Amino acid sequence: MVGVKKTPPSAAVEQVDTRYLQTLLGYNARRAALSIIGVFLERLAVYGLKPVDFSVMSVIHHNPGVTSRQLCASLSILPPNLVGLIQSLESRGLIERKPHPTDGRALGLHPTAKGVSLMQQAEVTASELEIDASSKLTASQRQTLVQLLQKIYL
Amino acid sequence: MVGVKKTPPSAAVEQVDTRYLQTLLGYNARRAALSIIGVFLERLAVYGLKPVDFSVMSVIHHNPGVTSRQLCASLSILPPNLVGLIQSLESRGLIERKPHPTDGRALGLHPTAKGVSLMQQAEVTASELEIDASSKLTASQRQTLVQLLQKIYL
DNA sequence: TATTGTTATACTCTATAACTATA
DNA sequence: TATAGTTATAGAGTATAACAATA
Repeated sequence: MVGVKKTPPSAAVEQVDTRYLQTLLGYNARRAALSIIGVFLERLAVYGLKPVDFSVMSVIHHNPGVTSRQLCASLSILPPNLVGLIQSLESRGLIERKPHPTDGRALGLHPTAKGVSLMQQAEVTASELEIDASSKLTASQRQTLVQLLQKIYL
Repeated sequence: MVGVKKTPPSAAVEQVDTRYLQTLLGYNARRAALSIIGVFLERLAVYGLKPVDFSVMSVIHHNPGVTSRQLCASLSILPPNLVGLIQSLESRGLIERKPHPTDGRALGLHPTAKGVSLMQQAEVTASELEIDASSKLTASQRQTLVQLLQKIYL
């Protein structure tokens, strides 16, 4: 067995080997998401928006009159957890709730002028930040990545 | 303005438009990660392993003698949050803590025979599950996806 | 003086049950 | 009977400060 290093029972680990985990899609997707979200938190703090707030505001921005139910379904948020978010956005004057035209139980969520203005800026910032957070990727690779990710969850 | 539908102020939203969010890498990465993790939770429940437990056990499995500090650094876990995980795995007889060969402050984490056996099976299950959770992707696309994701966080 | 592992603790996120008003 | 919005609450995940033992 010439040339074979015998590892003592309690040898110290010099460099941690994470090669197996790195073969897993879930692991890589989670790490990449957390990496981007970290940059997102920094850059969107000026707007007072965390990722969830941003997602909610973005859907309302592009779908004025959307209901809480629809929001929950499209963003996978549980109804009880949306209540506080909506109340917060409303008290900040970014959205307002109006009676639903056909369903008396529901309320339509509408962005205010202030909300629209904020989101126009926030969405530009978000799109820019994503490029910075994935600066090792070409535009083409970024597009490929988005398409492949959507094949998983859509 | 013939042919132009005027939308009433409070019209109901029929289908929620999430096309803007779908252009964002962070949004897609998070949704895809959560989708895979959902399948992970189901399939690895038989081993009593959640994603974090699995990651920790996998690193210990492939790096016998690794310290808590090294684990925290490689998996982005904060030291106080690792303590409970380690204690749980130890009390289940999956790992054991031995004195570190050179650093008296540290403890080396080692998988037991039971832990090795469990992880050999769990890693096979995890690798299989990932393919099922991304069944719309070819093997080649899956490989591309992993490579692109790693360019973001590594 | 710095680091490892740890405790205590707070904050956030996510999940479940149950209620009301309306469909 | 089912659904929209809500309340209360429990559980899981993540965060900071501070301490004892060792480097």
